[in-house]
Amino acid sequence: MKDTDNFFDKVYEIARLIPFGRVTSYGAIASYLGAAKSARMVGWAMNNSHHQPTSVPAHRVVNRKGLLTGKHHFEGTNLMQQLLESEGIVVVENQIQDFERVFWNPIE
DNA sequence: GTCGTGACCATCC
DNA sequence: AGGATGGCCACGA
Repeated sequence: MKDTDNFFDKVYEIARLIPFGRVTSYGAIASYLGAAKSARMVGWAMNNSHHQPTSVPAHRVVNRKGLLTGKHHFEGTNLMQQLLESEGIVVVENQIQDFERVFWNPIE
């Protein structure tokens, strides 16, 4: 049992806990983990999410500005955006509208 | 074992 | 107010 696994595992766990029609930010997750400055690691975790046995809704995780930074990492180009729109989230130009409204705080 | 990079955020100048 | 850099930790070669 490595400590690092806890960090990654926590990220995956939170990502799966994101309710329908809600999104969260890397910083929020990192902050919840007690590593607000390690938001990059959250992104790395998402990158490795493909390595995980479980599917992680990384499309529900965006940056602080509500920008779909990692949409380029998804299969297509607008797959991430379509998934979000499919959940009722409005996304324009890779940017989530009413981000504060759909923002979900992991601490809650 | 070392260097570089990575889906970011915050702070400094 | 805006741009640039650091920091954080882990993984890949």
